[in-house]
Amino acid sequence: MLKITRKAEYALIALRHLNNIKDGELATVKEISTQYGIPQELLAKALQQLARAKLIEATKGPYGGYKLVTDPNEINMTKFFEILEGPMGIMDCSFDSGCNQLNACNIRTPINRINDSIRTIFDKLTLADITY
Amino acid sequence: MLKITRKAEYALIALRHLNNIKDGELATVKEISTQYGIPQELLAKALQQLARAKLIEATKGPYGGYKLVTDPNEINMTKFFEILEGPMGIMDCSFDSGCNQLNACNIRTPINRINDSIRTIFDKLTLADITY
DNA sequence: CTATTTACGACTAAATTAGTCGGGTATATG
DNA sequence: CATATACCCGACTAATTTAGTCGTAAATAG
Ligand code: SF4
Ligand code: SF4
Repeated sequence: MLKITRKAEYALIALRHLNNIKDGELATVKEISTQYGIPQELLAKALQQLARAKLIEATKGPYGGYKLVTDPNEINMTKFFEILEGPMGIMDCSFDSGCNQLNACNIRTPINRINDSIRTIFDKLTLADITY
Repeated sequence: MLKITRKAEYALIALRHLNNIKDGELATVKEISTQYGIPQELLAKALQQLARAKLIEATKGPYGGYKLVTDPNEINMTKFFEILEGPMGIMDCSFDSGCNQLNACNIRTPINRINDSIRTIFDKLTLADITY
């Protein structure tokens, strides 16, 4: 309950790694996955999503790899998580209208407030905060 | 991702309901489940957990049911969720030491900070805030 | 040409959550 | 006492989500 996914954690680890390597250097999925003990294919998929979203940039072929191409201060965690996992919310009705309880629900408003405070935390948090 | 469980939501709905009924009155699982469209057996289990934890009190037999026996200001959400779902944390290493990445992990400290801020939100939130 | 590395979708496996069932205990009422 | 009502509780199944794997393709350095 209230967990972030493994995939997201792996991606964060990789992003922090990418942020720490020398300017102009690249890191491969293989390097990262062995260094941190992360299943390679899974990390690969996560990084592909981040590349599609232009947070990182890929170079194919030998001596290829990934590098960070966005200012860590510009990537907030809400955006980051939503790239990887889609809409984020502690309850369904925050992004989906198919809840059976919707019409009779007596807690929607307060739950929404909680959701907003959590969202605010992630909105304010940037990759730089994870990396500092 | 980052979702609270249905069971927890159902329990909150029920608690708010219990908080709003007249002093001395009881509400049965059946009443609550039909009023809000909640699967009866599932709600029953949740309320049994809350009863075991002494947040609410059960009366058996005809005219029986549940009533709230704790000051809503005294029940914080962390406690509430942990009664229903066990230890709460956005990542495993906050309560379990079996993470493969643990030794090499480069994000544990910052993730922990995030976890703490979320926990703080729930620590400060009481049932009264859900009920107001 | 070959080895390396990303891209991508389909697939399987594992874990968690949601919901059901069956048999029990307590109790108000007649 | 018999009965109906309501909580108690654990074991079970089903559904959904998350985790991880696999096969194939495309780009590129040497
Ligand atoms: S808050 Fe109420 S309406 Fe929203 S998902 Fe939860 S139960 Fe459904
Ligand atoms: S923060 Fe690091 S050590 Fe903790 S659970 Fe996530 S990967 Fe494992």
